Amino acid sequence: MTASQPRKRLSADERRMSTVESVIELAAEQNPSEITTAAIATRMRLTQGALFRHFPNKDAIWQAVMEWVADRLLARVERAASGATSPLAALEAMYLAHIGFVIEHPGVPRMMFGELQRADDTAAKRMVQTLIRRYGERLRALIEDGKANGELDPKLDAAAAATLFIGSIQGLVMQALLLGDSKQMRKAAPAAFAIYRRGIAKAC
Amino acid sequence: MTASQPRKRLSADERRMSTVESVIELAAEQNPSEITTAAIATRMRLTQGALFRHFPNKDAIWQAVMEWVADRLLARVERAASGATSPLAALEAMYLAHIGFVIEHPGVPRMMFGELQRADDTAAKRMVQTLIRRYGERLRALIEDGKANGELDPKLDAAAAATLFIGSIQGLVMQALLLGDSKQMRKAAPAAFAIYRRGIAKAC
DNA sequence: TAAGATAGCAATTGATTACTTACTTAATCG
DNA sequence: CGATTAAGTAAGTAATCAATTGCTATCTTA
Repeated sequence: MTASQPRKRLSADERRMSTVESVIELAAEQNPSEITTAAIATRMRLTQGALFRHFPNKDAIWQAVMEWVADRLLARVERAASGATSPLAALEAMYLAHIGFVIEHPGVPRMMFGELQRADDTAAKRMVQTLIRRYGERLRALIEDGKANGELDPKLDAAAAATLFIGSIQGLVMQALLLGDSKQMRKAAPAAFAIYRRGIAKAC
Repeated sequence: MTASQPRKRLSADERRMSTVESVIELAAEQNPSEITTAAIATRMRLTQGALFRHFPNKDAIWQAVMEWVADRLLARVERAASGATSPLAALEAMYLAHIGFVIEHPGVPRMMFGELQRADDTAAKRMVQTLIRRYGERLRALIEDGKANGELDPKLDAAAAATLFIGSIQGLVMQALLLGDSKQMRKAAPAAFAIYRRGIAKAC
């Protein structure tokens, strides 16, 4: 057992990427705040101490993870929006893209929420804060476009609509946690967005 | 300093209540998952070991806290609903009552979310699961009433609407975390509910 | 190919944590 | 009032965790 094939020797960059992947995987399986450096190392087939050749401390690991999340999530959501033909279509595309990302990486929204409520001011927490702020700004801009465009209710409160957009996703995540099944979000998402769309669309 | 007036000697029941209150207070100030038994004891002006005269272990403390939350939140929300004159009015009253509860106890939604994602199967986690399930059932029943009543869209997906209701609150909580200000939820809530109401109300 | 740089290991450290134990003090009540 | 019970303290324990250290093995390159 533990045949332990000749231990691979990777570059620091490769190890850092591998670390991030391992954390993302572990977060899908357990409470992110309970992920230890030992667990990360085991998943990577590395000793615990070796992790600190590549990161100065644990918070730096979380920072790298949240950078990865911010880059990928924003890129994916932006790409979805750019293919849409109207602000409202872009919102829907973003919504579904976000849900798709969360289904692939179910630990991500939990990690983000967990970081957000840290009492101390860590680099990872700041990364999450700016991610959500940028996301919110993008949503509000799209919503204003939709109002100007005539698709959305001209009296709509853009800030509230952006908060509700994010909250709606958070609601689906909670439902997934409750059912212990992330994949059902794919089916549930359209119905949730349909209600949201009616809430923001121009009165009929 | 620490004049330490003659240490009060309380009954076990009183201590258990005091413990729950202390945890609720601490959760408003810091990450609930980082609350130690030492911190709880200090807040209660008690030694750490004395806590275990009243609870067999830490999980029992969390269980008591979540029982307190379930009782008070459901009662408050139910009372708000019972004073309403229609299903839709009841939903709005529940929404605002829930927000009021969260403003008074900002740590509560964070504690619930944190418990929900625990990997192991603790009593506290089960308590949160049943709380959310009961809450969801109540919402769905009200929504069906509203459909029968003609207030709500007859083609509305009640399950999705219930999820969105909860998610909307979660969105406000995230916004409060981001801004570091729970009280602004009171102002933001009506706008969020207005969008939600348009999403579920009968087409005009 | 020799030398320097770097990735990894095994073992350890100091801090923190939930929980226990031995003893003390205050309340209760026959 | 005196004995019993229950609440509290102070000190300690074992386990766990992030981070360090001294050394080895492997890659890179001059």
